[in-house]
Amino acid sequence: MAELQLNDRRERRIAARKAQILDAAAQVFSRQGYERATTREIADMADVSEGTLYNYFNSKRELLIGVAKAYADQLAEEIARVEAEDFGEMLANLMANRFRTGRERRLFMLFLYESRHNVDVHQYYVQDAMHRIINETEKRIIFLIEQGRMRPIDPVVAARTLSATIMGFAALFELGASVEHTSPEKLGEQVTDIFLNGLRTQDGAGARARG
Amino acid sequence: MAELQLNDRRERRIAARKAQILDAAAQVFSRQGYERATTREIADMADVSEGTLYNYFNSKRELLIGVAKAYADQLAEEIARVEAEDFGEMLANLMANRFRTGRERRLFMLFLYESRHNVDVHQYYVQDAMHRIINETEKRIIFLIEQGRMRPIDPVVAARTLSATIMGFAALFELGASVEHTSPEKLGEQVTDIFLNGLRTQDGAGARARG
Amino acid sequence: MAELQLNDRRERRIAARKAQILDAAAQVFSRQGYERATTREIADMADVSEGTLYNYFNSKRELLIGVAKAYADQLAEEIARVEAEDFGEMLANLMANRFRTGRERRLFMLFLYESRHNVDVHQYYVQDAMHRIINETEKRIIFLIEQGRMRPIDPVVAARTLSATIMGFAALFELGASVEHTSPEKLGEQVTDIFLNGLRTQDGAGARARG
Amino acid sequence: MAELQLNDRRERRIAARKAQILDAAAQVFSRQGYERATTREIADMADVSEGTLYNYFNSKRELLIGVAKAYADQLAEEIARVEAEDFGEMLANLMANRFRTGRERRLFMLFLYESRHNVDVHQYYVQDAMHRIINETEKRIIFLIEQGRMRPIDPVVAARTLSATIMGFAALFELGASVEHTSPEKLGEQVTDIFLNGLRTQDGAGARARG
DNA sequence: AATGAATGAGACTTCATTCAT
DNA sequence: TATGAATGAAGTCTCATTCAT
Repeated sequence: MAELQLNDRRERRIAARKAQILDAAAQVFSRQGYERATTREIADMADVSEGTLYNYFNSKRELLIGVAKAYADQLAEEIARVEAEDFGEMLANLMANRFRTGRERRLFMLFLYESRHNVDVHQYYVQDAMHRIINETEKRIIFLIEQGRMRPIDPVVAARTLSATIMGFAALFELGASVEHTSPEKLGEQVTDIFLNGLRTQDGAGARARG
Repeated sequence: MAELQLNDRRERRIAARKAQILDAAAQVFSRQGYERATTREIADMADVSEGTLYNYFNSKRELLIGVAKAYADQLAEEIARVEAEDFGEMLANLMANRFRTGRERRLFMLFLYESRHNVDVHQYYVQDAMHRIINETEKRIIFLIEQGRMRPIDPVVAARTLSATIMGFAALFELGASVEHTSPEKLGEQVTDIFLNGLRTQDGAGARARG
Repeated sequence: MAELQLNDRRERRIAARKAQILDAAAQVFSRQGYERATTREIADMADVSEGTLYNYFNSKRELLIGVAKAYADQLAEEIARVEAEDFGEMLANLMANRFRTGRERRLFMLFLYESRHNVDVHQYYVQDAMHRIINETEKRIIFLIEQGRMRPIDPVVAARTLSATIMGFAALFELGASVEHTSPEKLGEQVTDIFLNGLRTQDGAGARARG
Repeated sequence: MAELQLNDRRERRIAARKAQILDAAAQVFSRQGYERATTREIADMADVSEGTLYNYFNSKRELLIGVAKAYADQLAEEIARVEAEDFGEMLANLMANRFRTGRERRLFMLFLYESRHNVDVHQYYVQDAMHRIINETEKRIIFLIEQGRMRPIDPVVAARTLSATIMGFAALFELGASVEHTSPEKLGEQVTDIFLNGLRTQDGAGARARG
């Protein structure tokens, strides 16, 4: 009994320490990038020694993977919560929720970049997280199409187009290349408008793509 | 006379060598990223010694800037050539021309990432190249609106939405997360369709965004 | 308590290691000169790895500055100890104490040379150490003049002449260009004799400088 | 005939080019020191290419030796010219003539330093030049002693003491540690005074070294 | 004879990782 | 379990020297 409790406490302490280190790593990685970040910086930020880092993770690389995994998990949770009866709301949710803070955008870009250099990051970030979002979006689009509230456009393409746009905006924001004269909310509405009036069922019969 | 020819030849040789080195650098950087790339790899790829690298560029960093500059210049040329009487054509051009090859997409992602860490890359890539594309797109959208062939949507927003989408698709492609069951041409058409039927003037009066 | 002891021991270990490295650096620098010395040699001489060097000093340059600082400190201590009631003793002290060993003479020449190339060395060596010696000498000469035991010669000039002679002898020794047929003690006496019979009050009224 | 003239012209051209390069080398070496000087700098200063340097000298090291040789030769000439009937004049000549310009002082310090690292420089500078000066001084002191115008002090010691002082002053000047409130002429007189009233025969019988 | 681009050895420095305390 | 000093591999960059033109 007492032993179980002890083990429990110990495990919780270990988990807490791991989280503390991962949080520090996420901060440093997102700011500096993986290669430029040093284990010394991460240790300082986590307020532990470099040696301790290696008691919880086998290598700097595993730290990155840990951050990616945590990010993917968090994403999964959020996606599960997204309500999307309404398309506009779904898009707004995706845009707003995803890249609200600079840190989130920077992490996004970090993984985008590191995916190409680290197969584990690719696994957790691209396969698990990104595809999950895309597939979820796809399902909702299929639902809306079935409901007759959206034109019968290929849902695979539609979902990817939406995702691409959201990702692109994250990058534009991060590079300081976005729209400054509009509020994020207004921007969300406008983008939704652009998409909607092409994605949903058209009344106007003549509304065909011809430019 | 003979001297002039000599100087001419010399200058051409220097320019050629510089281009040869930049090309090697672009390849290595695009594959490995800036930090992971080594000057030895670049030298090997360029088939010169490491010392020679430094006869033409003062540092590894300047090599990256050189690649960014060349990329931005090439982009500027291509943009100038884009014909865009027709919106669909313009979008197809932007999508197809930009990220045709893997190398181009990788360079794009390299600069996207390095912009955050190198003020010169940000200058050449984000300020010069990216903003140039966005502004050009904006002008064309304004033109189409004036012609009555497009809904009067804020051109700033519209241009950025298009750019974000294109950038996002580049990333999706590069991560192997795109649509495999569709040909690039078909994909281009579909994306154009999605955008068009929201950006152009709507006949159907009732077609408002409500989800 | 135990912690304090631990910190104490740690600090002493660090100080010892630093001293060990500085000593090695002093040896290598004094033998090879700053530019010719390599960090590898210094590390080998200190019996540590090159990396360890950089745990204690930020650069090769700071290693040199460290040596200069230590040298200046040591000099200051010695100067404070020089007894100079008697002029002959003072001169003998200055000559003998300063450049007794080859290593000290070589360090002296190293700093003499490096002062022109390194502003910090100039600071520590010329400003702190050398000027301190000269000023101290000046004070003692003034004292002897006041006591009527020395001719009223400009103490600024006299102190610098003495210093110049001592420095010059150090160089002559180091270059193997000095007097081999005389013992150091005998030499000291003779030089003192030369100086004395010009610096102290002259009884012989006719003894004026004319050659 | 014509051929001889041609050879003559050719040889003179070569000598001139060599001198031009040596002069540049002297400037750069005296400013930067041997190790810090680059062949590129020397070539630029001499207004020739780096390749040309190697047509006239086999290595950077030989450039230094060449400069040392030229310096020693120049010194020999000057020494031959020094008139020294009068001791004061001799000393003044030695002090003033030798280290008039900053460049000469810097060269002096360069050779002082490099003698320890380069056996050829040691040969030309220490053996040839410095010992020549010292020996010449010795001879003149012997002469003055024989004339009864100087006390019978060991001429070996006396000559070295004078040389040491002069060298020391050169260093003090170069380090900006000398006397600013006195003109060079006045300084020379004062130093002469100090030396004289110890080196020449003393009338005052009681004037013995006792401190 | 002059040029200067090319070379590559070797220097300084960084930093992930280890391990004795 | 935590620490942080020690390590050494590896990276960037410099520069004396060579050699084809």
